[in-house]
Amino acid sequence: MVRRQARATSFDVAALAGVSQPVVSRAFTPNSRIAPETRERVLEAARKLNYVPNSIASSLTTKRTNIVALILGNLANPFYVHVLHAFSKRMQAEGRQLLVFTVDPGADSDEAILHVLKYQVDGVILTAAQLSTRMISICHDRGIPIVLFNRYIPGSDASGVRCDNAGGGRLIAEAFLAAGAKTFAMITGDPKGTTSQDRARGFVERLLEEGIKRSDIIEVEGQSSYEGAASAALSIFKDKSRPKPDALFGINDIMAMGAIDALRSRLGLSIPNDLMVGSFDDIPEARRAPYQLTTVRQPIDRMVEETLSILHLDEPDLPIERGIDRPIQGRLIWRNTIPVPPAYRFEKTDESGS
Amino acid sequence: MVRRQARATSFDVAALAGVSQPVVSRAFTPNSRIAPETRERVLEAARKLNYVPNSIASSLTTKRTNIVALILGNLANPFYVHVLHAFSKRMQAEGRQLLVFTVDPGADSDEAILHVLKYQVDGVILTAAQLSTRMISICHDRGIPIVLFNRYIPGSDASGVRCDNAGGGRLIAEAFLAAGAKTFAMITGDPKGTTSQDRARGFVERLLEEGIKRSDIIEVEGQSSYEGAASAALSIFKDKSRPKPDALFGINDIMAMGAIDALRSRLGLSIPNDLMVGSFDDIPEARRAPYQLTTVRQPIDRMVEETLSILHLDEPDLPIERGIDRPIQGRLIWRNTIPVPPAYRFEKTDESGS
DNA sequence: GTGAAAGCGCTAACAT
DNA sequence: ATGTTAGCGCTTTCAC
Repeated sequence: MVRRQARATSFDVAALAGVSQPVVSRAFTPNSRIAPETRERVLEAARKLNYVPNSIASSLTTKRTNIVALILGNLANPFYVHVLHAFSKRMQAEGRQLLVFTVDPGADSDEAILHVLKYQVDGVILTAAQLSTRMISICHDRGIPIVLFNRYIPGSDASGVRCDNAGGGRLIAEAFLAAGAKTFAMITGDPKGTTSQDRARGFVERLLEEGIKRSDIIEVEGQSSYEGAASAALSIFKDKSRPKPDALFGINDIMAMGAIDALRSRLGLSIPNDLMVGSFDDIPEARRAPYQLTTVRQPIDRMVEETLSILHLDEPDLPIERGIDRPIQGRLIWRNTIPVPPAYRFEKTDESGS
Repeated sequence: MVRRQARATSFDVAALAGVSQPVVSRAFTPNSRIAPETRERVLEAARKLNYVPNSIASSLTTKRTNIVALILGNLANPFYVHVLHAFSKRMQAEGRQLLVFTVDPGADSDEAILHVLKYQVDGVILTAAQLSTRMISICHDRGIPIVLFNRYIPGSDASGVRCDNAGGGRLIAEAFLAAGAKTFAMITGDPKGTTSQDRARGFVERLLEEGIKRSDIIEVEGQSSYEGAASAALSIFKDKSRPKPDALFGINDIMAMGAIDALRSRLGLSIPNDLMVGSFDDIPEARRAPYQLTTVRQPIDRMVEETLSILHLDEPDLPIERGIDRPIQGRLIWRNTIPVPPAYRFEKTDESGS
């Protein structure tokens, strides 16, 4: 019994059904001109032969593969797992497939894109780090739309969908201030990434407005990871030269979790009594009992919708939408890592909506 | 500026390089008969035109797409995220791509397979739940190898790679016994899945050997999720009709984490003083400070290798390997959720190897 | 509503 | 080493 057995083709089905081959094609194409009874006969023959249309072959003429590339950077951050899941469900529902690439965090995606192009994907969604503007032009020139998810390249032709990161950073600062924090620290992620920069910028801006000096806001890099944030947090509290902060902004949830775990287990700190913590993303893990993070929720579903609307996969003939930067408002979810000031008390309804 | 711009084809490149079209094909095919200087000239022309070979078109003749389908069930369990990552890296390294499908946990994968077949994938890796044997034959008949990852269908034609789950269950039982546990409970996952069944079976078997009565081992379903395990754990400890267990086996790490978080936060239990906990998988989260799980490590890398060797994507002409069940030994990782008995003390070297 | 013919972009066989 | 020819399985005109 040897592999590479003959697969039934539309010709086989046509022969069995007693029709010409194009009729088989029509039988599998919705809204095509074919008599209902003919279609039924063809489908019956197809069933008998276990015939499955070859979409590789049809792509050759239609110039559509119904494949969308998703380039992922940091799977160690559950946020991107949820992004993957959201896109996957959405794509499958519309009969498209996801070709998934993983790129090492920090590495550039140019090579991934090159591989993607070979497969004539209908669109590219990129969540990973660096991408040269040359690659963006190459995609655009070939008619392949590309959307950056949760990042943007200022002044470039690439379109992007993201959370309003600066605004979210302000929300956390606001919450800290309302809870009476006086001294601040933040653990940032990829220093080259706009996402981390923007969140930090919004956070700092709001504090500066309150008259807090920039030099009094401690800033340590946490390499966008649980482990990186854990050691960053310890370094902040072990630094004898500076006063201890009473509020810590973790640039994302997974880093806040790393910081909290380290500070509790190594230094015995209690959250929020010894230190309040705010973060960003609202991944499902954020609501688990040990964390109960007060965080800014990224509205993934809406971001996915926006991404798809920019890609407009259903209207391939429309021009590619270039240079769009679509920031979407995040929402502060009050949980337990920042004491809720009396004025906000009524807002602490956290597990609803998105 | 209109989309669907002409992409350069091998004819365009041929014309620019002053050669015939097949020569372009050869220039992009390693080990093909072409003069080095001709190849260079062609590649130069290709570069000028941003030419990228169309693998969709080449698949039509070669009958190889270099696409492998990965069907994922439960992305909420980080174990499968790591599986995805491992396969993705491995596939990319050999120039193959992953077409990812997500299937709701519990749902069957037949429809996913049908979609997969349209794309003429070179192989299928399935981590999700149910799959009819009919689908397996359809794949096999078309020459598409399929491997079940971390599951198997007894007596079927499908091949599978998995951890030695029963053996792992025994390891946990053994550890509990060595630590002096007397009363036991387990939180199981999908009751229809062999993985959960086997782990539980091995666990119970070992306890029975010690003369413990089956009816004295509490068993509650935890729906394979963090949340499900959390409520399962609470139900065990709220049941006044039975004695409290002093050892709890979580069928996987994520469920053990859910159980631990619930028991600590809701009932104030201390691990391992009030209750020892053992589990399975050794996901990276298992070593985090709040958990420090004693667990059975699944050797993902070896399992991935075995999967690929069964698929033998490089030798498509070999017959498909059917009905293989390849169990791979797991290894007990001692951390802090089971007190280490003196005799084992030296073994507590956990963060090495796989 | 159906069939005949051409062609998508490439690789494989053969001829030179 | 290179060119010529055919054909992978489908969709798309265009006749009928």
